[in-house]
Amino acid sequence: MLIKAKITTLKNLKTEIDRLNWGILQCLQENSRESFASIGRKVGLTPPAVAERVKKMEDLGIITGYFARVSHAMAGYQLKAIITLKAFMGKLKPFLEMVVTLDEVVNCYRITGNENIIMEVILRDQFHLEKFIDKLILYGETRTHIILSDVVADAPIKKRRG
Amino acid sequence: MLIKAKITTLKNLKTEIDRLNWGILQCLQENSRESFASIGRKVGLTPPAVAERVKKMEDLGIITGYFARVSHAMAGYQLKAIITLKAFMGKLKPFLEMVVTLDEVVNCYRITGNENIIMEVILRDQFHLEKFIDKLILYGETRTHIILSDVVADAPIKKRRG
DNA sequence: GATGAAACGTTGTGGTT
DNA sequence: AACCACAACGTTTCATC
Repeated sequence: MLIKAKITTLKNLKTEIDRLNWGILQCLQENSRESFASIGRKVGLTPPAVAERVKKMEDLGIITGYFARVSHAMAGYQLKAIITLKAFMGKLKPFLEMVVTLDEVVNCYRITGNENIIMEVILRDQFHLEKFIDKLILYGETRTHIILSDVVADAPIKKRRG
Repeated sequence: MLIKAKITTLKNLKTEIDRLNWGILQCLQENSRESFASIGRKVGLTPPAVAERVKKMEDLGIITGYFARVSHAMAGYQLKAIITLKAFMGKLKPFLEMVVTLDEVVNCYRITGNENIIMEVILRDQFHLEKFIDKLILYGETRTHIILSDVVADAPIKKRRG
């Protein structure tokens, strides 16, 4: 039964999320502090059933964490910026080790294209930005874009169509 | 006492976050489902005191929400990309209205510089990416960078150094 | 998955500094 | 104004089916 085994494996890899789990995910993406009892009432399950499904989704890596979002501005960071970096020869690896230590970096990705790195950073003011860029220019050529406003911010993931 | 009034106003605007609240924020940024009782044990407060402080931080807009993070790949989106858009004349406003309806867009910012918009998007595969870009080119000139890996992902905000 | 009971957490009142 | 103590209520977590 090689074919059947293969199908099972593919199913496991794809980890299909059923209708009820999408309901649970929708709730938790909107408010991760909602109780399992309250979610259960919405999706039509008892609290232990919700708890079990959530635990399974955590174990499978579907749910990767629960976090509170803190206002940057309220925490004293009035400026947000996108900075790209084109690393100098031999400087990408040292940069990758250094960047994880920087409090200002909220997100950092390796990307394809002319630049190697794109970062989302939070800063107190323009003086802070200037000092921050001074650190980066040891590793590569930077380009800075100030964020003027958020159009979409951490939108929840929806069931893919198809 | 105009001066004193002004100082009070500035203090309110800055909404200073004390040591205990930073402790609470650190907990909730790591695991927003942690109970107030458990947080209280860590920071040295009773559950009602934690609840009261959290409520106040929500009301002040310091805490802006609680969210579960869902794995893009596990939800069927195998590709992540950064796309910038340089809007055609008169096409920025229509774009801003349209972009909030797109399921693929996780984050979208208005930025300074040659491009007007930068987006973080999730996609099923390269065919999905192709179809997605086709929608954008009605509004402006795009540049696409595939995300190869996450170096820093949604890092918690830390107390700014005075 | 459901049920029911025990452990745990949350929330409101009242009292202290 | 911020916190604690206590009690009522809701939630989670087991066992069992």
